[in-house]
Amino acid sequence: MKNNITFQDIANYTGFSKTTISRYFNHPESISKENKEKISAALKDLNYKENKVAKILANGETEFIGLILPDMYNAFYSGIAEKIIKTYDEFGYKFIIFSGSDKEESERKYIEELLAYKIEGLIVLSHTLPSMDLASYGIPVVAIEREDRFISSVSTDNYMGGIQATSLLYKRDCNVLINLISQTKPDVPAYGRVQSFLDTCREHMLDYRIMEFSLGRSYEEMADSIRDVVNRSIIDAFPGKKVGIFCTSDACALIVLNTIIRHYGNLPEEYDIIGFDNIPASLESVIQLTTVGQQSDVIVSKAMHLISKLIEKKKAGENPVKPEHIIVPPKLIIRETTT
Amino acid sequence: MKNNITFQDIANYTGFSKTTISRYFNHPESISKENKEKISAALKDLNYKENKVAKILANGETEFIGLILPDMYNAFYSGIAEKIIKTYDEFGYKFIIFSGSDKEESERKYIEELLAYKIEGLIVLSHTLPSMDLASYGIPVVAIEREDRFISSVSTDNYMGGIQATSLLYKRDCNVLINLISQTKPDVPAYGRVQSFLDTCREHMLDYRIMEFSLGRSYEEMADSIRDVVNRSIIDAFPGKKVGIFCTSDACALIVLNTIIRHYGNLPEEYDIIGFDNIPASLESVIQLTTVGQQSDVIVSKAMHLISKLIEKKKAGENPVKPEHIIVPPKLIIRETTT
DNA sequence: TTGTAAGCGTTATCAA
DNA sequence: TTGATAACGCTTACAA
Repeated sequence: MKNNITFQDIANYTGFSKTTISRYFNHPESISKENKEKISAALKDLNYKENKVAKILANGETEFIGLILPDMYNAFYSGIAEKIIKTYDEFGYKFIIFSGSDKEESERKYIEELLAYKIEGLIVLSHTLPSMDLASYGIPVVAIEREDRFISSVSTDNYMGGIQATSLLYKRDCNVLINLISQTKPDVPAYGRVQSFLDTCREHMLDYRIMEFSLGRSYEEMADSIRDVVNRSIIDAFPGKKVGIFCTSDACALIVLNTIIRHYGNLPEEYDIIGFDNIPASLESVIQLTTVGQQSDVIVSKAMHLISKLIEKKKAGENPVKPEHIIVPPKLIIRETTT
Repeated sequence: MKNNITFQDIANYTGFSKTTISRYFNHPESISKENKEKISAALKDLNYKENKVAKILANGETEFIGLILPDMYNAFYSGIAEKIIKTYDEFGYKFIIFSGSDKEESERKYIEELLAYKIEGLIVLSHTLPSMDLASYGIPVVAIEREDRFISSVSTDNYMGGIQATSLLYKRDCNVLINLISQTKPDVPAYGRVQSFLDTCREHMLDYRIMEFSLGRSYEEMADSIRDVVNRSIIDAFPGKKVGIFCTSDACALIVLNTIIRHYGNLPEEYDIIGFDNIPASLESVIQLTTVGQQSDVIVSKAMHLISKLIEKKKAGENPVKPEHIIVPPKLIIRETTT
């Protein structure tokens, strides 16, 4: 049995032309019911398998979207990736994924490769290339939680998240508020968390500190840096005071939490801890973490609708419009580290 | 400026035929240095971008591999996925990823879709379809840590891992050994963990129990089920005895650990806990988890070499050979839950 | 070392 | 409602 059946084979088998076979798939309404059944039977008889590569070449629609992630170790990213991939059932797009391109050069190479496969759009979570460069490729691009000046984007309302976290610490009578962050540039959405922390602290005339840790080149390096900050600058540094620690991510907050527990044997009442993201692990720790949750299902849904719209517009020949920035509100989730 | 430059355009520009342009890319040795430079210049002048879709249609090589995962929440899977994607730099394959197809029907649909894109091979971690079905698609398939009777595979030596874990508990003078598992069929590699637990316990005439929890439909359901087992059947169930708990995964072990810590305020000396996988979180817990580590970098490397080989063989027209099963030894990592 | 021409498996245009 | 025929952009004999 021939293993690669084409429209021509079906045409020969049924006596139609291959044009009619193509129409059976793309414009079935223009074929008589009777002939439709004939073709349908032939398809089964010969065990036809569609060839999208040929289809793409002919009509230009790949149904591919490129996806570029910073990494997949971070549960926030792999959670987003999982949800994006799952939109296949609703949107039909397939995703070609690249991850971990921290060098501009290699990220450009990845994009060239994606372009060679005629992706219809690109979703970017990595921070490697400036949005101006991404915009220059001339395909629809949607950024998620990254610098987005020249491209459309979906991001959490980081500023509001920072207010929620800081206000909670303030209401819980913390005397010293610490914002524990990695270095963040002002054009990144996450900077809103710092900005609102500062604004809120100043508004209420609170005693606050910004402390920085380094991301390092691996999880372990980051963890070491955070432990170091906690042991050197937080523990025993504020005797008699209640300390509220707002961490830039759950990953960071969990390390802070564990470091404190290892020091005291438990989480003393004089410490409050809040994370950001609401990754699954924030629920798995010994003491469940209070966190500002990113609604990643909403983010993904908005991002997919947005990129679909951009792709449709491009197909319709519309000129690239002004970038659209969608903001998703965060959800403060109060658990045991602020109780 | 024309935005879609083809070989024909380069040919017109340089005065060569498009065949020569093609050769510039695929058989550069057959072109004079001088003409190579001419073509190279034209490519830049016209800003040529390659079109792999057309290339695929002409030569049949997509450089696509399909990847099917059970999910990406489990850090073991997302870790494997990350490492597989990163092999792009070494192997050049691009990956079209599907995830979370727990129904046979939808997994078949995913595979049909992958086939329509002319993937050259398939890597499967999901347990949804029996290997017989996967083998029937007639493309190279490599399974990772799943039932693999009719397809090639790479798996951890689960039996050895079970021996390592059980022996450690035995050496540490545990009086009662518990193997905490989810329901596992004998044809799945992970069954080896149970088998060796049983064999080792019987060999040393130890007091042992197998306890089952249910995976549920989400992380939370699984966690509830595990907590339930721990609270009802482990804590206070063996007074005066030292209890060794060998969990089927780190995810499970971490929940056990946290449940015990929440009960006692710490991890009492009469409990030893061992996990399996060595996911990053096993290092992040308050008390670091002893675990049987899967060498996922080795697994991925072996899997990629294996599937490349299968793809090459298929191209060379060789008949499908007997499935090849590669076993990767685990690494016992002793940390604080057995100290 | 280069060119001609046929082909890969679809879709799109026009005509009937 | 159907069919010829020409794309789509590249590769690959075969010929020169």
